[in-house]
Amino acid sequence: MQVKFPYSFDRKDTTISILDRFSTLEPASHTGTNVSVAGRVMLMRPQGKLAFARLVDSTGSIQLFATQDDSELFSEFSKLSIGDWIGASGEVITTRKGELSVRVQEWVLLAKTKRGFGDKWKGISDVDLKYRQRYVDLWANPESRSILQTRSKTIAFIRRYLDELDFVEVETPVLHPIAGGASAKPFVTRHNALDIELYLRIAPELYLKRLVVGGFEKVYEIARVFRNEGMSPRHNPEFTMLELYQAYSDYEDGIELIEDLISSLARELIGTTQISYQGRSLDLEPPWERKSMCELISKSLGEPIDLDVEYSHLLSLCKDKAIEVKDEWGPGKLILELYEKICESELWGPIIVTDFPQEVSPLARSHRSKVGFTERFELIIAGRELVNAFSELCDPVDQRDRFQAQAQLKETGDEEAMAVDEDYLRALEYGLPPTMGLGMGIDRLVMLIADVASIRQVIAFPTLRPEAI
RNA sequence: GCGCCUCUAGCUCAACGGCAGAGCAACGGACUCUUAAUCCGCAGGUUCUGGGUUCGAAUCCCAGGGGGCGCACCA
Repeated sequence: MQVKFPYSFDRKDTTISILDRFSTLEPASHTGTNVSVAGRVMLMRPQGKLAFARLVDSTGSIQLFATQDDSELFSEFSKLSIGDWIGASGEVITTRKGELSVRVQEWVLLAKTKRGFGDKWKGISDVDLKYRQRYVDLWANPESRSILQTRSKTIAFIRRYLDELDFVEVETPVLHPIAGGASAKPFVTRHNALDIELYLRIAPELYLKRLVVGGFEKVYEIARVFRNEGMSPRHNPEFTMLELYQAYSDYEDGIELIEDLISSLARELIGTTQISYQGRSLDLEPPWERKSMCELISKSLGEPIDLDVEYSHLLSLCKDKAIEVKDEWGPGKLILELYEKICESELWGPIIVTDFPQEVSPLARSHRSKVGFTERFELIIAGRELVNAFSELCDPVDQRDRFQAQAQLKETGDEEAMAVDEDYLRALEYGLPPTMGLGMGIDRLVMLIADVASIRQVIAFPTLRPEAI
């Protein structure tokens, strides 16, 4: 006797395990092996006193074969809709045409669907609909589910990799009294009992370095961060960053670590370091090309560019490139703008761009030999900034000066400039050892590994304008 | 925020100034080996919304809304 909508179902077998065990049967075989499977009916082909259904679970799918002779509930079975959840048990067989199937002896309806799952062949492709009703997209378009599985594997790999290097995974506050650690506009929220405004974090950086001060020599956090900025195929208002900090190390160590992490990840998930992204090839085998920011600009412009070039000349170069210059910008900012305007879009990578001007790197340690620069690098892969890292600024006096320069920018209207964080300065006064810090956009990394063009594809529920229902 | 494109049945799409259609899904039926099964039948619409032009608008124009892409900002 069939019970509808039971509270549980004893699923003993996944579809993939059945496929693995019985992949080489002749047509019209009987195995004598009984299995019980559960999942969603995604195709139903009733044929008189026979019915064929495709049962899909999270591991794959298998055909269900039912006949009137075997099952007193045959007629109900043959009326199942696409999308219904069922549990079924019976013998593993192959049909006359050789299709591996479960010959249904017993089955139970676990949940009924009242809505359609889109076009049988094309699924759903309306981008808005896909993300508003992700639960439909994930069934109708198996590729969508596969991409999220790749995301899960990527993050699991990163954890395994860092754990093996004795990194400690930590969690730091999401609600910040001062939004620091990056240049970005924060979301503002409010704590009623404390009667204060709080900011959703734009980066975990300053808290992680406090932990290094506190004695954690290798820490990381896989951190959801929030930036109140425009959206695009490469930007979601909330996204996930990996940030890691390693004491006694500098940015050269960071380059080595990230080269090994990303190339190992590609080997593990794709099977090779020779990958392609959106039709263009990428060689992720280390070592990667390294160029300083000024080298890149100099090459593009065909003249030597450095911080000792006359300010007025940098200004005229910016003007030539239609860069809107603000009065308070110094030469370092002009150099960064030139790089971003004329070099960055030409880079495909992987390439390590090193030595950013100090003026635009308020948390990075001054370069040991290049005056006015910092020991900072960004990693460009597939034309996108994937990693930002540096030898951390440890000197509380220097850090206070940098914060104050940022605070001045904020006063002149730069909404993304940093504020002075007195507690962070106090932490530095207790002593931060030489430390390498590195941040990586996880969503963009997954885009690269899964070879997809839009960040929304790698986020289960990307931010959308609320629907008027 | 600005520019360009787009919105038609539950889904995927046609019709592009002259009766709003197809395939799939749904619904009813036939069928004992299907593979996007096939066949018969039936039903399904504020053509995103509002205004305008026109004898006549899904189609042209204006405004608004949703979405996409590009620019800007960033990871």
